[in-house]
Amino acid sequence: MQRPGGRSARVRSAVHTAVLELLEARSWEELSVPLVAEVSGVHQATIYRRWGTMSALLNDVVNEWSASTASLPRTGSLRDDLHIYAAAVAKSLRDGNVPLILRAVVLEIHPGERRKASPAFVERERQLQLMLDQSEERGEAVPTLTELLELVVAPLYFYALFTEPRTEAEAARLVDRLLDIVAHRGPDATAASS
Amino acid sequence: MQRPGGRSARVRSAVHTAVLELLEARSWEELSVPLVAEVSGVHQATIYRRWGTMSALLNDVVNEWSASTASLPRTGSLRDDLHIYAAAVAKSLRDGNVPLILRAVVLEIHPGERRKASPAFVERERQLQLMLDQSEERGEAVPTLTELLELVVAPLYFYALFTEPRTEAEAARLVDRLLDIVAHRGPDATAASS
DNA sequence: AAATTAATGCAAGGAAATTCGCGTTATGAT
DNA sequence: ATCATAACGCGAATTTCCTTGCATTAATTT
Repeated sequence: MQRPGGRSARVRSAVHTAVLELLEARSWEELSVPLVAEVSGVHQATIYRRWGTMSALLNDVVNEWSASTASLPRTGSLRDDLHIYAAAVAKSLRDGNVPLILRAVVLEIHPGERRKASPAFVERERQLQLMLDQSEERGEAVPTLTELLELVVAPLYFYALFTEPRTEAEAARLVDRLLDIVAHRGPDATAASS
Repeated sequence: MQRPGGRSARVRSAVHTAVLELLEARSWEELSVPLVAEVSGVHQATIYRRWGTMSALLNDVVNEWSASTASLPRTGSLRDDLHIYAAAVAKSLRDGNVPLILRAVVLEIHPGERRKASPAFVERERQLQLMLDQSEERGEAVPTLTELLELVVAPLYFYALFTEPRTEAEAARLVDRLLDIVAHRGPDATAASS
């Protein structure tokens, strides 16, 4: 795109909005370029020329969405930060984003290729690592990024995908267990009492 | 299907085989009923009549596949049982099944509807619960099914979906951590520490 | 503000997917 | 063995999806 301004931006926005709308309203099997064209008011040919396929369009939408996620909290207490973060994850998984994420992941899977983590995911991990590092500098007992992902994020995604999205309260429970484990392990850990 | 025998069974088998073949060989965007028809040697119209849509067909394939998973181990030691189970999960997630599962899950997600766990999943949970119950009768310190799912299964799926499938060794690590947590909590009591 | 040319809209044409009617096969019942 | 009919194969009709060439609009440059 050599002319990103004005009209092109409007078209892009209209199409993205239409896709998000349709993802919430209809089943994914009905999702098609002609439908998006109709809902967005943008001509089919334009969509085909700019995105090529529905897959590419979905990926574009997902990237836009995940880039716009709010930045992580900095309350000064790791426990609070994690509670806020976990609650945010749980909430987002309840709000129609799961199908989006899933589809993007599915679309990324090509037979021979080795899968790579999405850019948005890498960035999110970087932010989390930063949160942990800052906490450690404050002298708190800190879990590793791996532990955070395995004990908090993974269960939330797992539930959202295979059973039912969890509430913020459940997310809080996961965080508390993580911190319990960390506390048990640390011999002289400075307990993070608020 | 009022006549499941003979020819119908052969058709079903041929179609399933073709789908699995195509899932491994081509990207999912190329997957289509006409293609499956060509590869399987079964006529398009037959596939459309029996399954209706590609989604339904994929679901059928997944159900067949997950019903055929091996039963759980019974070594007499919970730790060994869990190690074997976790290794089996890790292995299956590395062998081209992930795309299958993913697709089926995605296809199951319809906007308004409340999602329900797949029959295969429910059955698997029942078996796991049984494993835990038997272990408890032997007087071992036992995690809950929820803990098992959250601390072992969820991370394995999470990694497989969003980054890279884990090795059996990693799976073993998850199991060990789970048992560590259980041991720390107390050997015999089913105390619920919130 | 005039010129240049991306980017879009439009409409037609081709390709693929899906459905339908009908004849044929072979399963399960008598 | 015979019968009734479920399930399939076949080809055509229909619908939907995708592409292409050309005209039009408007973003960017000078």
